[in-house]
Amino acid sequence: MSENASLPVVPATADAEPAPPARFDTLPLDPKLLRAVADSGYLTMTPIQAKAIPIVLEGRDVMGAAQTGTGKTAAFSIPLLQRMLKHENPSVSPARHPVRALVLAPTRELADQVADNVKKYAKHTQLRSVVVFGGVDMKPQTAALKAGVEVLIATPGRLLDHIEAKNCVLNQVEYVVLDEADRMLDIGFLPDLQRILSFLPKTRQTLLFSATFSPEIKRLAQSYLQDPILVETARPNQTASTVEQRFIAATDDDKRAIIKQILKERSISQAIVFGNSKLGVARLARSFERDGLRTAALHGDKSQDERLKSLDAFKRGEVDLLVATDVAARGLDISNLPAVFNFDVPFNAEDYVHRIGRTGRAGASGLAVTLVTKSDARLVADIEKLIKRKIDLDAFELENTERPRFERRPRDESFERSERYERPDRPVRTTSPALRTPAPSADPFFNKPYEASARDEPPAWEKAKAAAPIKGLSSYIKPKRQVAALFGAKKPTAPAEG
DNA sequence: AAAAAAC
Repeated sequence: MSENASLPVVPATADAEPAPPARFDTLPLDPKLLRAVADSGYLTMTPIQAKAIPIVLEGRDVMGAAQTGTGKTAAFSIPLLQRMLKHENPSVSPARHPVRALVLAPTRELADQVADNVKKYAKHTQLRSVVVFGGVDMKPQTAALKAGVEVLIATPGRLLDHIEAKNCVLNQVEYVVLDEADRMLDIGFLPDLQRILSFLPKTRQTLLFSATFSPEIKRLAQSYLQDPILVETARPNQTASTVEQRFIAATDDDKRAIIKQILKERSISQAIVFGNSKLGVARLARSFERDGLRTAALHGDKSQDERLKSLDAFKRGEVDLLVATDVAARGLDISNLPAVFNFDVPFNAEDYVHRIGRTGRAGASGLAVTLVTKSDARLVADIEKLIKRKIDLDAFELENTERPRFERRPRDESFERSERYERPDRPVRTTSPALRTPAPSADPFFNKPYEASARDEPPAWEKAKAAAPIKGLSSYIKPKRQVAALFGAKKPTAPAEG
């Protein structure tokens, strides 16, 4: 609570609150925008839209937090366009091509997606938008910028390039949006971000949106906002309640077999598999491909062309699995994605929320499976603390089948892989110990009984929350102790790490 | 422990 002390807060509504959803056409929006919204098939607003849009229209700075997949992009782009329409045809000379609104996103694919949305809502207006990001030719971007553009959507690095090349002028920017704001404000992005903000007028409207805001980032963010309003819907740092979350105790050798078995057992047509490293993702993708699954990889060591191809192939359903790093964790809107697997537990608990938020979007159901090894205890505890939910580890019984000998699939030239990951084939184990059903062991980690029923009950902290505001998590969950119990006591024989 | 974002 303390981090919000100075912020006026629009109270979060409870999930069960039976307020009738408000329609977009009750908003004081220009008919051109209402028409575009209607064209998109939207009739009623999501909670974050209903709360944030009127406040953005008032011209206030906003910090907006809402679950993944609940329409944050529309929540800022529609009212922003409305504000800009007040002087749709600026009297400023087009030769000076002043950018009036700037939207920053942490990945190229997300910037592209946000730009698509902005274009969609602005299509009946005169307002022009363009997206700029790295990995592609600068020339077409430069040409578009020089022709004049009112809304600029960008990733930080390429935008700085354009600024230095004097391809755009940002000293007349009236509106700034940080999408995935907590990521944009983290240590990796902050220097570039500050640099960019230094080119902007101090007087402007600033909007920060994300599904996750840590207390530290909330505090930091306030130094970039003027007299802001915090707009939160219920359960910040949560994904949609329609996502079934499972945590499965695994060994590194079991992980691929577990994923394949779950895909089969639950007849999952498509899934994203997240890994923590580019190299690991590249290898994992090749492994699934060898097993006959149609697989595409998405990570930062691929060319932008390959990245685009992978994502498009996945969106079009031409591949079953998208194996990706956290480049795909945030914001990407893939409709009706049934499942997400965390092959590796993410290093940041926030990224867990974003990763599994790729499924269960817009009210759809989804499955999120996280494979947990012994060394992940700390990370799981972090996730437990963030999502304020008790995490139970499921034991998983692999089918006692021998790994089928697979045929090498012919190389698909349309998915040329980067050569740096080519490795000689490892010898195939015909009786992989990893594929045997684990024998009962004395290790409590693997003897956790399979409990399917209890997990979906509202956790105790949720009930307590209704009665009193949460002061600290410690009274509701004991992550460290609980995970310690799950993973067993530390081996007394283990040598101390230096 | 990593990834992302510029050339």
